[in-house]
Amino acid sequence: MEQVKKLSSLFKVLSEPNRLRILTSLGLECRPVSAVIADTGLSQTNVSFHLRKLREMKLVRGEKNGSFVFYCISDPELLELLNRFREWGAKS
Amino acid sequence: MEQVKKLSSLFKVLSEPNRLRILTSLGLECRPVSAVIADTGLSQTNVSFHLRKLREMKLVRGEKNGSFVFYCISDPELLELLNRFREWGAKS
DNA sequence: TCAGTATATGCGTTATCGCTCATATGTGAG
DNA sequence: CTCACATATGAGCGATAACGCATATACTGA
Repeated sequence: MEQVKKLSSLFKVLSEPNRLRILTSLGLECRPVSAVIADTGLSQTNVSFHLRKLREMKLVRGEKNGSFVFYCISDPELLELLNRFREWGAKS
Repeated sequence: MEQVKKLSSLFKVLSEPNRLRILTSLGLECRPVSAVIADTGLSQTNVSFHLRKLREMKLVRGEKNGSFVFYCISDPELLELLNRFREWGAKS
């Protein structure tokens, strides 16, 4: 029961196109918010909004560096799982 | 771009707790809607509603047998992917 | 044909979500 | 301290999603 809820909220966070773009924009590196904004073309407010969701679900973490905040994907295995799903969705 | 949209809508369908319950209720077998209703405790209307979403995303398929409709998960690999995610979400 | 069972669908309501606007907080430069 | 830049947050709006209710369709058996 509680497993289901956790899994569903994980999928919910991943179900947003812009959040997926943000995740792939980060990739394996740690990048400042401004880089993600430039990459995705989304508004600053919007990127910040989505990064919060990703942070709350612990999919990314933010590290302060001067006036910048560098965000990175918490666990690289997430990218692998995303690829698995992408490949699976592509077939048929 | 289009990849992202497809992936996100796949996750969107999976982001509903009741739909996850329905999927795990089906498992590897083909079961009539009434069995899923009994299993999940959801209303008939609600189960039908969710099964439609799963059908539209081609995650399940329904086969008529008399006055029953047996639903099955289209590709067993989906269950495997779900387990991968569940295990991944459990750690940490 | 009629009654009963199994499933699907349209409508209306409520809740949730993504987004933006305005504003706040924090940091480095001068 | 003040200004500019980088990021975060709260309020409000419009779109979308889930759910229940009522009803429709489809099949079965008497």
